[in-house]
Amino acid sequence: MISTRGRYALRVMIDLAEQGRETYTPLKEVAEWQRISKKYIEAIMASLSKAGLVDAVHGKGGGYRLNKPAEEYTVGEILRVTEGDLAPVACLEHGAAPCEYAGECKTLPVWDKLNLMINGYLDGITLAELA
Amino acid sequence: MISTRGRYALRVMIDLAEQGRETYTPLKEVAEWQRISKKYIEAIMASLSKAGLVDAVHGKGGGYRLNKPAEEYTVGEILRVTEGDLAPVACLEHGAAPCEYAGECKTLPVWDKLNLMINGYLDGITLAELA
DNA sequence: TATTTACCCACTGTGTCAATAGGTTATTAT
DNA sequence: ATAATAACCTATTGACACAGTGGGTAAATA
Repeated sequence: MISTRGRYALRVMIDLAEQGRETYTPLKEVAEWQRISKKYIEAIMASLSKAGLVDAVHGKGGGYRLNKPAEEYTVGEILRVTEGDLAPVACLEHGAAPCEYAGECKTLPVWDKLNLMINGYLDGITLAELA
Repeated sequence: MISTRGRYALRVMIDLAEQGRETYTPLKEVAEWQRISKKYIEAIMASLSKAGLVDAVHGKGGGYRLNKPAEEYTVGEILRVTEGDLAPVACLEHGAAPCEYAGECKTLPVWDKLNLMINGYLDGITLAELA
């Protein structure tokens, strides 16, 4: 299940895409447009900024801005940064302990394909298509 | 994310499918095969039993049994019973409050298609294929 | 009658989510 | 220089679900 964290991040990124790459957009505005607590968005943007997806400038006239053209962001990449992982089951999460019984597990192939499907679908959508 | 509840349920159902529809299989055995706490499985089976997916008999020689041929169970139906819902976002959950801004939401189509994909994929796999 | 098994209810520890709060640092407009 | 603006950082909170445990009751059979 994708939490508000990832869903908000996607909505904010769409907003930034619509503002263009010339101006910096302060969170105050984004928060109003999206009707999301500014404080909460701050925490989310910290992840996106740390991951290099957005560029930030302090002070008056500052704010956030996309780091590359909207066409080059995929929904999957944005969600993975904010959610940590998109794996549908714990044993497929990045950094999960290798399962001792993976070889004999009859359900693993189901989860494996589901995982590929989900990531593949979300990696096939760009920000530009949503803005 | 699919929790242990749903994953265990699926594994138990595969076990029951392998035992055939003639015999009743006690949870004691299933718990040992699957290395899962018997008590925990009890709670899961209660859901499956209440939903009519399995048949139960008390006492010596009793246990659980599939209610129909393994070909007629889909992975999706088993998971929906035990997990409650397979929706990837809260606003698409069964019984969720209708979103006031659904009409203008640019991300909703993404979640909608993802939801259809996930459910469609899991409804396309039968127990018989896994046993 | 004893044994086995499903069934029921309550409880608990752990962890994550979704925020909130209060402050500090950096940058710019005046 | 100073005030205003905005990102950044750390800590804390309440609510909730998950994963499992424990103890007992009811039903069926050997």
